[in-house]
Amino acid sequence: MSSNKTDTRTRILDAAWNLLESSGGPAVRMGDIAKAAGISRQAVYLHFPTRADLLTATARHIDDAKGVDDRLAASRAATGGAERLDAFIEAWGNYIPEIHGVARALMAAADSDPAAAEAWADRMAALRQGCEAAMAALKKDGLLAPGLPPRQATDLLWTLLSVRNWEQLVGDAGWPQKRYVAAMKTTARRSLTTLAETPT
Amino acid sequence: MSSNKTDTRTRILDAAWNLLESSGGPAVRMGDIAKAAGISRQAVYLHFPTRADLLTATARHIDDAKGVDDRLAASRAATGGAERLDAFIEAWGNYIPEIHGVARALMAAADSDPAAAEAWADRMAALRQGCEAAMAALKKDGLLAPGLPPRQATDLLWTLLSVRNWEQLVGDAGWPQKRYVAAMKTTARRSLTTLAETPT
DNA sequence: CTTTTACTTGACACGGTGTAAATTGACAGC
DNA sequence: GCTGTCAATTTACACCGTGTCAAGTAAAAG
Repeated sequence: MSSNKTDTRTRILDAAWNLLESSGGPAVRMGDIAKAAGISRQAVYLHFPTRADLLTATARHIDDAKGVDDRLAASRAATGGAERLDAFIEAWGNYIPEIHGVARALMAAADSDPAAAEAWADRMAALRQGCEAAMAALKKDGLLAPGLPPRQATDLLWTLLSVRNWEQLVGDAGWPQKRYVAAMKTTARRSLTTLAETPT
Repeated sequence: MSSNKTDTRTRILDAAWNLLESSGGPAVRMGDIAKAAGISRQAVYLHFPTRADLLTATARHIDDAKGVDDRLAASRAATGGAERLDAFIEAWGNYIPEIHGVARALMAAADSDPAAAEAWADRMAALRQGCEAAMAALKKDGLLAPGLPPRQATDLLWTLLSVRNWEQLVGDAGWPQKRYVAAMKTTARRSLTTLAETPT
């Protein structure tokens, strides 16, 4: 009974995921997703009342499938502040490309849809918390750059690691993913900490 | 003859400017601009064939009124690479809030409209050129961070100074404009150069 | 007085989201 | 086997914003 309903629901989410991953952005319409899932456009509205709902549910669906929590747990487990910063940047930086399709759609929808805006803001708030924790660990070790309040350091790291910046460097500037992660580590260290260079 | 036409055209541009400045984004419809300019919605289409055209014309209109060229000339006039970097960040960083309303609308339109996307890409390309010149001056003075190719330094600065980052820091994080400019200067110095700190 | 220019009015096609009403299909009771 | 019920689904439609088209108006230019 509920297995059948969940099946359809999951099929919709998978279809949305696929489409957003390939031809991302607002180009993906509700009808496209429906067709990809093998149902009618209206059937989608039975499971997700609005487009924003579908997008946020898809984001959560990907989170589950990809196991973000596990990855971030690894960064939290790091002992020192410096290692923790590196691990956090690595975990998040390598997660971005996997959610990028949905992220793009959600950001675009946020421009006109308050519900989508809030959903995206929630996710960004979660990222900010991770940044905050990393900065707190850094401060505890006395590695935070002098004259830089933890709050501002958090804001800077949070901005540095934004999806938009990833898009610009990896997308527009054509950077390979590896260089992106390395550059983010180096930039964060240089601009936020007293540490000299990124170790191998 | 042409003065009358130009008058109306300018009135449209001013109306668009005002509306975008206050209630920015895609919330501003063609009809709103027309009403604000005191003409019918169709008359707008007589001067600007599409919404994207109107937006880019508005951006240019603001450029003229605010005198971007003059400001950037000041940064180009700086003698040393370090001063030039500071001057460039200051000029651009303080220009962002003045174009932000239109920038927002243009970025939002770019998601669905290729013409708007190209218009915005052009403006970002101009910014990138400024970054490139600043990095070239820095390299000439031997102040570029070791192991950082000028091309990558340009990409990083270009990303750092993006409008999105300004939005996130000044808008979402609530930073005052002054702190934003100061932080961008410091971050650029720390992450891209061998210079120690920002002088007063 | 006629033509041209700048604008108005009003209607409409299109592409997308979201809603409402009709239809199908499976399963239950008798 | 017939019918009632209930959920899943489809068909048809309303809405909103952009852009198009046709016809009309008022005033300036010739």
